[in-house]
Amino acid sequence: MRHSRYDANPGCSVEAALEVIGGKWKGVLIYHLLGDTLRFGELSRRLPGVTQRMLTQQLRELESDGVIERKVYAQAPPRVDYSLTEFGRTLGPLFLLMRDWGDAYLARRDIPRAEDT
Amino acid sequence: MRHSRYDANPGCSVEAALEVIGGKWKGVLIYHLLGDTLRFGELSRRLPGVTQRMLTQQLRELESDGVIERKVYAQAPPRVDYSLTEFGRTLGPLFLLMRDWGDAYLARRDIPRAEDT
DNA sequence: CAGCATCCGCGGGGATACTG
DNA sequence: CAGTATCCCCGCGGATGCTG
Repeated sequence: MRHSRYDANPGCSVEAALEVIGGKWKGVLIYHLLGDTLRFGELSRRLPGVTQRMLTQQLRELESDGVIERKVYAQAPPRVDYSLTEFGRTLGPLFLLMRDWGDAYLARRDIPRAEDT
Repeated sequence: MRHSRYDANPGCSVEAALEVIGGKWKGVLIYHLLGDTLRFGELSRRLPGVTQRMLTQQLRELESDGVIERKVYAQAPPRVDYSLTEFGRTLGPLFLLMRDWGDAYLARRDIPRAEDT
């Protein structure tokens, strides 16, 4: 038997999930990796504003959480590919919901609706 | 036309969502309010470790984001009820997924599986 | 290219005390 | 009870410089 509703112990699982995906850049990072395997440089280009330091750190944390995979190619010009693990891909549905909800949220903000309080 | 997959602009919506629910105590807070309308005191009792300062702050932010509602009763012993707004309730499905994923994540951690890398 | 090391500022957030 | 106000610490994270 699992839990049927919003019962049981607080939101421990929820906290755990947020701890994994709630990092400063992790959301966007995972979101991008849901679409593609990407190199370090490509990621930093897609996240204008993130410093290398932060990017590395967040990637490492996601890696140790089993969400992403780090593949290093022993080449002259170094190359590192980042991709989601099988487990990481299970975040897909969650992120689709998050995106949709975020959309709705942003829409609400932009149209402050004068009618309802 | 909306977006069909993980295309379009980064994860702007995802970021927006995480900004709303990603606060230090917001996840648990919302999770608890999904089940019940709760008073300030009850919330602080359910979140051992949170300070009044933080609790108030997080609640206020969620309120201004339109996620929760704050109802003040003009009574001798002050009483304030917190509940999710209609919009806040749309977070329900998202949180169920988060809880399930968090569960899976925690299970993975506890059973480090020696077989796969 | 893909990092790691170091330095450092600032603000998130804890502890405590006070109030309507 | 449900907060606000104040003080203060520490660690997140930016900036910069160096390396395999």
